[in-house]
Amino acid sequence: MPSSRLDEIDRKILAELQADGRMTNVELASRVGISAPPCLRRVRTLEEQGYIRGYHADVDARELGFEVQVYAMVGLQSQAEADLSAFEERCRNWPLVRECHMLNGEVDFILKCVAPDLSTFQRFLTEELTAADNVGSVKTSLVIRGAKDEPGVPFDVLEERLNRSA
Amino acid sequence: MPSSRLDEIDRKILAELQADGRMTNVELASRVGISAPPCLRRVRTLEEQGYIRGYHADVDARELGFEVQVYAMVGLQSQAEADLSAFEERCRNWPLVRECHMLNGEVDFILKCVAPDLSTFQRFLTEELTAADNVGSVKTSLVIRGAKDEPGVPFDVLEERLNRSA
DNA sequence: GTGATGACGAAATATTATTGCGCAAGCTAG
DNA sequence: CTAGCTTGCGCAATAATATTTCGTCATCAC
Repeated sequence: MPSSRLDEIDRKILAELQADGRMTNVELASRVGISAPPCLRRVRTLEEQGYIRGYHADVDARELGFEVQVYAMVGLQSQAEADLSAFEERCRNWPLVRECHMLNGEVDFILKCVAPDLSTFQRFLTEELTAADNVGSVKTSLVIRGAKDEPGVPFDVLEERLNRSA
Repeated sequence: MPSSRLDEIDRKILAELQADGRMTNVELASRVGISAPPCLRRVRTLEEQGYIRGYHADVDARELGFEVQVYAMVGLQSQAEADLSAFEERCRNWPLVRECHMLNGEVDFILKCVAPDLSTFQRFLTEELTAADNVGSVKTSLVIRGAKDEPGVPFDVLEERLNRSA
């Protein structure tokens, strides 16, 4: 089992690759202040240890014709673990559902959905989601516009925190 | 102005890079069935035209100590455009807020937040978010667990749709 | 001390990215 | 129908990167 705690260089690597996942290893190495070979070794290790789950191009959904984005709040009738899992599995199989998170509070799940147009979404909503087994309530909200969309880790907060405890 | 409609190869490129943003151009070219140089030219064009907004490593926030993820539903007191914009700008400056989307319906905004622990989030919630100018109501829900998290475009749906209209 | 361990970096090699052409297909005007 | 233009492909050469190899140094346990 690897010791696995990260040093400052590892954190810099993660921050840089989160900001630009296609940066060359040479550029990355120079930014974090070491030479290319150890830098690449660190990246591989971070990938293997799961700190980096993958790399993805950020594709503009609207440009591709997915004009509609919706958040759906879903309440189930039964919250037994088997029923929760079953619903999660169904979400994984619905391509229009891009995210599904289980929440505490009045609502059981929040879903982020996309669709080419409203009628496609409405059809999905009425024929699939609302109609699905064990689904009690569904409340949807259209996304009017996005103001910030930077999933990931706020590395500046992380560094502050480490400096304080140091 | 570029003609800008995408052909099947472009869509395949986008799908592949969305799935693996660090794929080499050689590998990508072979997957989409053309040679490397035109493939690279297409990628550059897609970037320039905004179909690809960027590339990002998907970093595991929990592994880095951000144990808490929260959705916050925010209602404002005034929905005048200037006030909406002001709130959005504030969200962009809060590092714990990773996403901010304006919604229709009862709630004005949904925010996705992360924090190292509950007390850090509570402090942010009470001292920053709830206390901010023009903020009326805030309801928060902790993410218990994530079941699906694949932001992006469902290219299979897109292809189906194009085949139908063809 | 001294041998084991881990990580670095220079140098060599293997892969990729990128550039520079030439060619062919599709279009258009005459 | 055909010259001339446009667009996009791919080969081949070149420039950059990635990756491997290996020698060195610091640390640490004994």
